[in-house]
Amino acid sequence: MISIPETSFIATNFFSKIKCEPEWKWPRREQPLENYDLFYVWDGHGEVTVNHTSFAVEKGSCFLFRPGDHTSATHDRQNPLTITYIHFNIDQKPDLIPAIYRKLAEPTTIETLLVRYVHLRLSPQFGSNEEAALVLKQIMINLLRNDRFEQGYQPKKSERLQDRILEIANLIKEHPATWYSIAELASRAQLSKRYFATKFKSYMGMSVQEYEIQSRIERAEFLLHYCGMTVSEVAHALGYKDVYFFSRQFKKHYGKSPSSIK
DNA sequence: CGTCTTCTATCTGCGTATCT
DNA sequence: AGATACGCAGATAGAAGACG
Repeated sequence: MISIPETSFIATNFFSKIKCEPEWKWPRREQPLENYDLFYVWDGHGEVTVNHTSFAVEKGSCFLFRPGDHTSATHDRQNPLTITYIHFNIDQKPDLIPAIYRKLAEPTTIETLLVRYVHLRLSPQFGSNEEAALVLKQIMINLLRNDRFEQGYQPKKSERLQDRILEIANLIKEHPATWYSIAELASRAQLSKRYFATKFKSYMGMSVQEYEIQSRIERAEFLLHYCGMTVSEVAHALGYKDVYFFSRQFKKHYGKSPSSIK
């Protein structure tokens, strides 16, 4: 469901958050489900059966029933279930589908999204249907991510390394006025200086130093062009101790002197 | 593939001078 | 006054190669 656009998620009018009555039960029907049904347990205890497999459910239990599934449920009258259910369709065949069941150890994100979905559908306003579809897709992505984690998915070592490098690259972009040394960045990435520098270049296509300078020059151009700052002010703002050094670096990377930027 | 060491080229900051 | 230019010494990052 990751690659399916949110516009392919088709809402139905069957959605709600409810506290089930003590007498509530969900008997097995002859006809299987006609659409997808997201079923989340907020509170209470009960038992849900899907295609002859039963699950004891409590807070955090989360199902994604699919078209064709046979479902039934009961609950403890003394401790009735509070659930959210959302029926929906998808107008194309999904690639990855979340598992039918998982018990969420950290349900906060899903709970927030469920509340948001129901709120959007109950009080229509500008863009609420579009946002609800986005929220529904977000829920599916979170379920898929949770499923991968539960399956013991470990990113490959090289993926983890690339993540670390990208994090450092973001750090540099976000703080163009900070002059990070390779040693500091390598330490943040938990790599040796040399190895970090090598890997940074292989992933980013330029050396750490080049990347830092480029980030600074890009920011300098913005400050000169849009903020009306003088060359000295910009040099100072970006941490240069020598205005000429800034000017020299700017000209080298940008092709024009900073004073020519208006 | 991940890591380190050594050598060397490049970068950086400072002082000083010139130009607009 | 602010921007640009140059030379120099010390600091730093990169390339190559080696190791497990």
